[in-house]
Amino acid sequence: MDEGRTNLRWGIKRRLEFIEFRLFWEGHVNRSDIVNAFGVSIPQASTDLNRYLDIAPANMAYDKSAKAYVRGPDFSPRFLSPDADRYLAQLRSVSDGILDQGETWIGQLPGLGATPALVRSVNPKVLRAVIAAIRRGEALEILYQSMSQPEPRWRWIAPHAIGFDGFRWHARAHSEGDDTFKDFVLSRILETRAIRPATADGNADLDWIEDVVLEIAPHPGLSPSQQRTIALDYGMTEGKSKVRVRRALLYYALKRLGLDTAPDARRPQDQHIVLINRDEVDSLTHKREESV
Amino acid sequence: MDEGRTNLRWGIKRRLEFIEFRLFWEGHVNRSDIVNAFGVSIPQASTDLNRYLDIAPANMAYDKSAKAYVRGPDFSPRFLSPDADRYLAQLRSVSDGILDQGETWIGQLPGLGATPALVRSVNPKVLRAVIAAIRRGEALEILYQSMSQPEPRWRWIAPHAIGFDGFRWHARAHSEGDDTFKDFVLSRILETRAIRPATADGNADLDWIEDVVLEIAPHPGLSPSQQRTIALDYGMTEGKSKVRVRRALLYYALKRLGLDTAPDARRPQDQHIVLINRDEVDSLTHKREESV
DNA sequence: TGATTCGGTAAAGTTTCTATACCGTCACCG
DNA sequence: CGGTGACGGTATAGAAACTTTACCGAATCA
Repeated sequence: MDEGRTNLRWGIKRRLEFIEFRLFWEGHVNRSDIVNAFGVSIPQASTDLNRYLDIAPANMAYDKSAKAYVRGPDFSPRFLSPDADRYLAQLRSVSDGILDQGETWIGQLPGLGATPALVRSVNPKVLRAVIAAIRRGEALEILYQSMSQPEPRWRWIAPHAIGFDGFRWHARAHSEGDDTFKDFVLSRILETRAIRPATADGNADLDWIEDVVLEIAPHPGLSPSQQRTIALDYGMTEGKSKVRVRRALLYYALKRLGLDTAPDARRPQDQHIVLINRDEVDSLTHKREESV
Repeated sequence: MDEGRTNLRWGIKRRLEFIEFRLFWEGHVNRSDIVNAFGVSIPQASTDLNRYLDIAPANMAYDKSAKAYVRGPDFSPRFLSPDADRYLAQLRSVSDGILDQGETWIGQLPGLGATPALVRSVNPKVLRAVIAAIRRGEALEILYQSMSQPEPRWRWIAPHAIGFDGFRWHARAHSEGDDTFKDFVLSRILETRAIRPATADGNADLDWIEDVVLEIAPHPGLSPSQQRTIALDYGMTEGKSKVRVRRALLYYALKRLGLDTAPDARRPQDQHIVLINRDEVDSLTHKREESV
């Protein structure tokens, strides 16, 4: 049933996807929408709309008084599967200033609010140098402002992965000075200099490779119905859910989930969730995992 | 100096941007890269590369032994400004399963790790209904699982904005039952039903419209050099930074920044930052702002 | 009523793109 | 050392996409 649709040219396929995106999310689409989004001519936009009608006649109908094509009652997408998380991720990028509205396909943005991101942005050339070192398996000399030393210092690292702790981005890297694997906060890398062949293999970074499973449950101090709501929020089945996290990120994951403080630091209705297998998890946290 | 570049067709411009993206981030680009990303023919990819060379001869040169075009030493982008935050946001989306690698322009993904997102995803049709109600200024009947009641219940809301608390997405809405503005967690909306004309004006939602300014500083329990590092992380000037947040999101912002607990709930080196103007902020928090 | 703004169509001409064919260079490998 | 494959390039013909221009109809609104 999908014959003919795969060998459309890339640009046309994008425009048909756009038509479908607008139909799903906004319920209507116009020639001028297509003209604005892609800079094609009006007759071309007409052609696209008719091409879409050819392919999926039930998905769209022209509404004379709305002066637009509207979504049909039996709309079923052919070019994309509507994804709320993706839509919301775009909203967030717009809110964070990462994307312009024009770069999304969202026609009319709803009012938006988000908790501020707060972190300093990463220098693109620094990021590029780190990514390149990872890709080529090289060691990289960086000017790094560490927590423990007052002045930034040049040091060699051999990065093998990129990590996100919920706030900041890290290079997961072998640190030459002390022969260990650590997290280097990307925004603390002020400059990069030389490169040389790798010094260590990322596969030796067991804290990165091995996982911990966190078992999460609603806070027992909540009423049964509150617990059920929390279970719904977190998609728990049988009152708990399991989350897999790299051991190296465990410290951050607990912090981000609010599970790093004493159980009574917050009221149950603020805390929401508890860690069931804390003993097991704690036994892995003897070594404090913090970025340098 | 940018003559002729604006009236290129949309698809061609995308491909030239792609060439530039790859040059900046990976340092090289190929005919086959373009063929794989856009499904064009090999001669077309040749044409594109030569067109790019025409426009920016200094940015690219063919390296015979690498069998690819490589970034020139004086590379200066013409079609996009390299943005690390955007690159990283894409990495995160890939890590969260929101994007496929093929949908990004990143050629070779670095190893990736992130703290898990953990929240249940939002139903696209529910989101669509909420967005539509916001756009059209309508009230919407929703089946909502609240914290306070054991069973989900049908209720009317008049949403006027979408909010993100760092974990979950909300509809900011006027609640008909009690004539107040509240946050409704989108994943707790199980179904939507009727719509009717708006009942309240979003402009009356003062907690949403009015802002609070949080003044953040490094934790005083840290050593001076540690404080300086934290100041760097958060882009602070003169030892502090100000963050503006909607009053309705204040509760979540404090929680997300780890500023919702007693000052001694964490060690300084775990806490990192403190809120300087807590008194001022607390005076606004007497009304506990939590989603229903 | 007339202007505007949607929608549509058609024809001619330009640009883009594919398919095909053929060539050159470099690195690798038997 | 020569063959092979994977890059790069070019040229041509023909198809497809797209623009420009022109003109039409229906609905809405002042």
